[in-house]
Amino acid sequence: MGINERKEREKAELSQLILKGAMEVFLEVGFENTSIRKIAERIEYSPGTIYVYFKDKDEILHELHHTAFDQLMEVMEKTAVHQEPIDQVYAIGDSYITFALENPQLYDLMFVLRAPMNAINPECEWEDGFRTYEYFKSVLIKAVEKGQLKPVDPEVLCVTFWATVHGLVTLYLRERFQNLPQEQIEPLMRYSLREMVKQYELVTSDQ
Amino acid sequence: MGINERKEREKAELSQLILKGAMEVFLEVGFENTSIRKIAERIEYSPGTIYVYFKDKDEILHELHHTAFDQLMEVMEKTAVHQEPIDQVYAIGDSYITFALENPQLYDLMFVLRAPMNAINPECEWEDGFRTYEYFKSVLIKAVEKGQLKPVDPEVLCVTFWATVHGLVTLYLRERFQNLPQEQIEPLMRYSLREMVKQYELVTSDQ
DNA sequence: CAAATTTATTGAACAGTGTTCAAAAATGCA
DNA sequence: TGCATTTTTGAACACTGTTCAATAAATTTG
Repeated sequence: MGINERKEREKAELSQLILKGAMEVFLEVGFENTSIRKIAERIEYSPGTIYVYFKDKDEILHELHHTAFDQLMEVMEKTAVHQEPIDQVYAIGDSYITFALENPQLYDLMFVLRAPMNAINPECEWEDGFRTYEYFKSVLIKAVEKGQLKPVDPEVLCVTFWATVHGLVTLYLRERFQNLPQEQIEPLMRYSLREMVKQYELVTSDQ
Repeated sequence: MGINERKEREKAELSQLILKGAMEVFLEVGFENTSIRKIAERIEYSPGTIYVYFKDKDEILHELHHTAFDQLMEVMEKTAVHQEPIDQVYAIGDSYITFALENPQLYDLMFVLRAPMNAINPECEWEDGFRTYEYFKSVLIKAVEKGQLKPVDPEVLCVTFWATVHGLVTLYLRERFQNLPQEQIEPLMRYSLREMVKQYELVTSDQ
């Protein structure tokens, strides 16, 4: 049944084409201006076709949110070049800020917008977020075990660090740092995060 | 010219009526489902009338965002009952979380949504945010002066604390804490924040 | 008081949105 | 080729923010 296989392949290809077009439109015009009709026009199909391959707009956004997590995960895993867990903690923080500032739309999709979360079954697993969260936590656990961070519950450490960096970048991306001089914001964010992590270090060898 | 005065009064009254209706609709159905037509229907006027009193939807949302800040400011100022600045710091953090959890829509309007910020002149003063920020900073300065917090730049302290609490509540409100057991999230947020502030205390007299 | 003028309100219209679904086109099989 | 199945279409529905000529109301003038 080679034909059925080809058909399945074609279905998958059109699925991917839709997502590719959706990502292009999304990155170009942002969440608020991304419409099904624009995506359809981009890939030269009718709006109706999209609904054969995806249940609704939220499902498409969820797929984009998924590939965004792949990108963030890749960036985070590159910090494994650092031998010491504590160094990796700082590197992850810095990479996270860089990723958010370089991919503001993707960041929104991953951590701010409600839409992509609507495509997740009721009360259940947010696998993409879980993956990155657990990776970061594993690094924190190693840092605690090595005596580089105070013996605080890793869950608490993880939530606290994540919340801080998330708070920093979202306040910035949503223009809530208007009281600060524009050019000072990014350095301040990075400094603020570093200093905060530093408070949790066990042996502080401040220069 | 009593008539002109009465007319101005009536204009102001209808302005307020629109905002009252807008706030009701907004709190009932949320940002995504608040439409000009629904607001008009609520106050029994035509959609067109609203545009005589407000430039666009963003301007209305900006007004709501303004009254939301009044509410938050009131809550924050109540923490002044604490004699010691450091106690007030903890109290403000706790009140902030409570306010966000009790008024998720208002919190969105103040710190997450782009819409209300669009009604602010280009690159200029976000007075509402500034007011609360400066108030919090003044408390932090006092705490530093009294030797209750480490001598860190108050601007850095302020941004860090604010980002952490903002990060905690937004991750929660946007359902990004799905990996944690629902009933543990709120206590964990409060604990996480307290522990974080504690790291910045000069004299730690743990439990 | 009546007419003219100014002010306030209306609601249809425009261009857009997500989504559905009967009809049309394309494809596969005999 | 003819028939059956699958795929694609695009008009239609009920919305959205916003505009603006037309209507209604209020005020001023004669």
